[in-house]
Formats: sequence, C-alpha cells, structure tokens
Amino acid sequence: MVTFPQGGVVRYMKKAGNNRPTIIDVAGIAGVSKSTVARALSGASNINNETREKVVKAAQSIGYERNHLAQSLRSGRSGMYGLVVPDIANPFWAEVARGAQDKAAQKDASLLVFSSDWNPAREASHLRALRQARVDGAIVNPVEDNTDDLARFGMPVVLIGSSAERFPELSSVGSDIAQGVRMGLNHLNSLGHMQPAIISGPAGRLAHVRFMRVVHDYFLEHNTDPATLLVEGGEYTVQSGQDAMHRILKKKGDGKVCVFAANDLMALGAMLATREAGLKCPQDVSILGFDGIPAGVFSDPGLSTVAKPARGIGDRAMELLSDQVDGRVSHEKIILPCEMITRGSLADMVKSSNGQLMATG
Amino acid sequence: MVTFPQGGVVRYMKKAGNNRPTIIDVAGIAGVSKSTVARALSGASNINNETREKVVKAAQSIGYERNHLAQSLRSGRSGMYGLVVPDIANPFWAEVARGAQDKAAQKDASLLVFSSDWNPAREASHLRALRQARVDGAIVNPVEDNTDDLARFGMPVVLIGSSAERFPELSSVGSDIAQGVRMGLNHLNSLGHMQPAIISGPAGRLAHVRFMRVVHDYFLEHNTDPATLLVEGGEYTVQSGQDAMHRILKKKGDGKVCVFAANDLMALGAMLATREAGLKCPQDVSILGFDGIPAGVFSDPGLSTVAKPARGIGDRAMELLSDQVDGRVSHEKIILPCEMITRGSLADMVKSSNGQLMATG
DNA sequence: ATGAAAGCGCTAACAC
DNA sequence: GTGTTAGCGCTTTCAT
Repeated sequence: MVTFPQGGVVRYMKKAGNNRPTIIDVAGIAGVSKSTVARALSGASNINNETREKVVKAAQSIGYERNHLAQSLRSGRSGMYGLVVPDIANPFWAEVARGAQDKAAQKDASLLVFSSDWNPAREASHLRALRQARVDGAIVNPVEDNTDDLARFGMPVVLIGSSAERFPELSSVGSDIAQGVRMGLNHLNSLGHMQPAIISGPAGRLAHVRFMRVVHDYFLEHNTDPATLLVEGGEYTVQSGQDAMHRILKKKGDGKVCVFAANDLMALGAMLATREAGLKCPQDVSILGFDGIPAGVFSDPGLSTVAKPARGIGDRAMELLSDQVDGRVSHEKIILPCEMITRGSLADMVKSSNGQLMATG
Repeated sequence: MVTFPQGGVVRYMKKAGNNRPTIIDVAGIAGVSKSTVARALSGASNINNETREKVVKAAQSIGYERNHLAQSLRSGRSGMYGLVVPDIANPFWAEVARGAQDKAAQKDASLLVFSSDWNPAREASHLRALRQARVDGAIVNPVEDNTDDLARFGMPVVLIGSSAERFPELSSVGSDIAQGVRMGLNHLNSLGHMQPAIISGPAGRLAHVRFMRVVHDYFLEHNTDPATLLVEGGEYTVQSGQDAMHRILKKKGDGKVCVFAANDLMALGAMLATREAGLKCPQDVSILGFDGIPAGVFSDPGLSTVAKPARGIGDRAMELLSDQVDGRVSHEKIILPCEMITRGSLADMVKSSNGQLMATG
C-alpha cells in the first residue's frame, strides 16, 4: 500500500478510480510534499531545479491539470474578468468584446461577456453574477447613469462609453464623440450639406444626449439655429433607422436629402429605406453613419462613416483593468479619437452644383 | 465580544473590516449554523420557513453574496460552460455564440467563449483552459478531425458543425448541409443556372469536404460531370471571396455568371468584386450565399442565401449539453434544416430568356 | 529548499 | 429541521 506524508493513505484510496488527479497525487509520485508541488508548478523561485523537474515530470505523467477553482478560492484571485455591454448583437459592441477578449487571452485570463439589452435590471443582475463568480474586475458600459449599482459594485471597474464623465472617480476608456461628431459635420459641410437631418438615438440614453449636445453646439457655432434641424429618433437598430428615414423622406419632400445617423446600423437602415422609396444614394440621398462596423462595406454605395475605435476600446479597457487589479495604476481616463471613413454614400454638392455630379465622401 | 458556535470568535475578528461577508457572518447574525444558512439560501426543502426568512433577512442586511468559487469547488459543479468556435468575428459564429449565451443565461449558467481562429494549437489551449476552469461541459466546433484532443477532453462535450459524423459517440447539433446545398442548387436550377461556379472553403477543412461532396453528388445525379464545374477556393473571408470572384470573372469571360459561395462573407465579397469589375448583380452576375448572416440585407441587391439555423444551433447545443451534464440525456444527434432566403441577388434566366429580364431569387 | 498545518467559503454526510 | 464534522484542491505562513 502506498502512503504519503500527509495522510495520503486515505486520500489516495478515496480518489483511486474516479476523480481527476490533484496536487496530492503528483506529490505522491514525485515523492515530495503538497507545498513543493505547488511551488514547482507555480514557478516560484525558492525551489531546487531538480525537484522542479521531477515534479513537472510527475505531473505530466498522470496528466495533472491545475484546478482553477481551488486556486482562485485560496488565492483570492480568479483570473476572470467581466464585460457588460448593452447589445452584443450590434457589431460595434461585438468588436469591443473582441478587443477585450483578445487582450484577456493574452494575459491568460478569461472573460465573461454579458449583454444587458439596454435593460437596467438585467445589467444589475449581470453585475451580481460577476460578483458571485468572483471576477477580478469588470468592464462595463452602464445603461443608465445610476450611480448606485456601480458604486457598490465593490470591485475594480473600468467604464466604457458615455458614462465616463458621470463617474469621475472611475477609470474609463471611450471614444472622442465630440471630435467624431464635429469631424463628421465638418465633412458634410465641406461637401455642401449644411443642414443634415439627424437620426438620433433614443431620447433617454446618455449617448444620445452627448451626441446631440455636440450637434447643437456645432450648429450654434456655425450660425444655424439647431431648432431648425430635422431630428428623428431611433433605437440604434436597422429597423428603427429605416423607419426614421421614411419619416424624414416624407417630411423633406422631393429635394436632396442628407442624413447623419448616430450609429451605422441605423444608417444602413436609412439606406434600405432610401432604396425602398425608389431613391438613389448618393444622388438623391446622402448618408453618413457613426461607428465603423464591418458591414458598412457591403452596402452599395459603401457607407461613409465616422469610425469609433471599437477594438481599441475593448483592448485598452482590459489593459487598464488588469493594471488596476494588479495595483499598477489606480486611475486613468483614456479617450481615443474617431476616424473618418469615406466609401461613397455622400454626394458632393459643391462639385455637382458646378455641373458635374460626383459621389465622394 | 461576539462568539459563534463554530469558533466564531477568531474567525470574526479576522474578517472584521476587510473582507466580504461569508456564510458564517450570516449565520452569526441569524443565530443559526452554517449549514442552515446554506440550506436556506439554496432553497432546500427541509427547512423551517421562519428560519429561512430570518436567514434571508440577515443575508440581505449585510449584503451577503454567495461565493461561486467555493460553492463550485465543494459541489463539483461550476455552473460554467465553454464554447469554442473557429472565428467569433464571423457573424455566423457570433450568432451561434449568442444562441448558446442566451440559453446559458436562462439556466443561470455562464459561458466562456473562445475563438480558435482555425488553429488547432489554439483550440487545444482553449480546451485546456476550459478544463482548468472546471467548466461543467463544452460546446465545440473542432478545427480538425483530430480525435485525440476531444477524446481525452474528459468532460461532457457537444459538437457543432461538420465534425459530428466523425465522433459518432458524442452528442452533436448541426445544420443539414446536404439538404441546404441541394435546396440552393435546386433553386439555382429552377432559375436556369444549371452550372454555377463555386466559391468553396479551404481545401483541408472538413466543412469544405462535406459541402463539395454534396455538390458533386448533386451534379452527378443531374447528368453533369462535376469536373466541368468552375471551383475557386476561399478562406471564408470577405477578401478571399472577392479574390475568388475576380478569378472566376477572368476565366468566365463576358457571359452571364452565377456563383454559389460556401459562406455569406465570401458571397458578399463576390458581390463587391462584381461591382469592382463594373458588372451588375443580378443582371450580369447571380450570387447565392450560404449562412444567412444579418449583413446580407445590406447589400444591393440583398444577398439570396441558404440560411443555416445559427441561433438554433447554439441554443440546442447548450440545451443538449446541460441535459447531459444533469444526466437527463446521454447522447443525441440533432440536425436542423436550412432555409432559403431570397433577396434579389439571383437573376431569373428562365423568364429573362422569354424576353423579360427579371430579378427574383 | 522543503514540509506541516491552517485555512479560502462552501456543501454534504451524518447525527440528533 | 438543525447542528457537527469533514473535507473540495489549492496557497500560504511558519517551522525546520
């Protein structure tokens, strides 16, 4: 009968046959103690090299694999992180998730991804699940500015998206909406679209408020009364963009139309509506999106858009979070710039008024 | 000084101030034992209702939250599952993931999603990570038919995709490729496209083999030598579809062209190439896709495609997996049918040859 | 450099 | 119905 230093007899008998090998099994084979195995396998410094090799060999021989659960419970670190986004079906958020995912993998951590579907109750429930899973920290794009849930979240958090400014004490990564919106508006301006219609987000959402505030300011600065702008609200979905566009087309009558949508899905919906109405983009209708989702290349013409650094947001957020968890950095606010992508959905009214219709932008 | 039944003095002192409340803290407040708290909170039946309420109240009063790590370690069930797909950036797989995600959430479980990027080594590494995380089971679409990794995976697995037939002993959920391909080919046939060019997947991949085998058989049955078909290989990406289409266009010369792509991303790439070549879809080029990704509605014309039940695959796979883990069902092979979606990317050669060019399909 | 002992927070037998 | 007693598999002092 085999016996081990630490009452191995009983343990060994008990395990024989059914369960996965544990650190104790490895210890038995290598002829060392539990702690030595732990040290060898965790790459500690204070251990004899020969002993380490012996242990590693023993571990391999029985296909031992560390139990993360036990390790996490004891060490107080799970090596898991959480990500809560409003809508994982939206390619933009999927891209953010991918950025975070990749960075996490790179750090040998895993990521639990949840979609709140713009529902505060679901968000709260996901936050609770993350807490119970004892993740080491979370990246979240809060649906509402409800300080409560996040404040008592009780673990490292990095904010993404529009809520950053409401939580000055939390780290955050976001895109420069103001710069992006202005860039888009300037671009439209340069093509002769002085008063684009706007397809905005849902009234209550903070992202919508921020977007519209910049639009508002921009037009004030350009001696245009923002109140004269045609603004139709959407829900960030294709369908809602389509609906909004139909409303705009009805109100605008027969003239040339230009719309700036608050996200690409709605912009693409607007393009669908344009086609349905028997109109041509960009000849009759110019469309500018916001996000930079991959699907923008598929439409005809391709969707011109203000691209947010989705991947980068996820990436940097994860980076920031792990820095915070490891105590490297405590607090930082990162703002990544947007980028203009021109693919053909905008007519150049300046050139076209000179006699030649051109589709740039 | 407060004392508890189970040597609470020391424990309590130790915890005071720093850590999250545990079951012992709750027990102290409610004036019951650890186990009673556990029973109350886990909804066991053998417990007095008043006691339960007392415990629940005590738990709430200090914001107690179950530690999943400890629970999992002790009970041997983590309530976590794994999902390994080849490419999470492909909307098709993203959709599968969402199906699984939703179903998992519905069962109060969480899902760890990994992308193997068609790389067997990464796949193996992900499987190891899942094992170490002690997930209760995994859904995987194996990159290769390498029996080894999966066979020794050592926990419940549900296969998705083409590998199902190679592992007859494992549960699986897949789409009916044969039925889908035949449906697509029949559809093309009915529109007068008797010998479509094919944009296939990469030569080595099993999915490619299965797809081509059906194509092959179909044409044999229809008295056409499969060898006369024009087949160009792609990598399931937009770019590769675009490249393949350019090659096809070059070889086909000026006549009407019809292509059947093995996935939507490549089909959409083909449409891009068509536009680049100055040709019109469907007037000059007819395109049929395979997958049914959402982006297919954005192109102009919309992409006609054979839609696989992506969401359903994820959903059913998760269902099957949890059944298996809970010991309800041990083994099952599910095959979900594909569906034809017609959006306009296919010309009707039959009607057009009667004098009127029509774009159906 | 290594071993022994003490838990991490919880659940599962087993008593009563 | 409730309390007691053992651990789940690991890390972490503390000795040696």
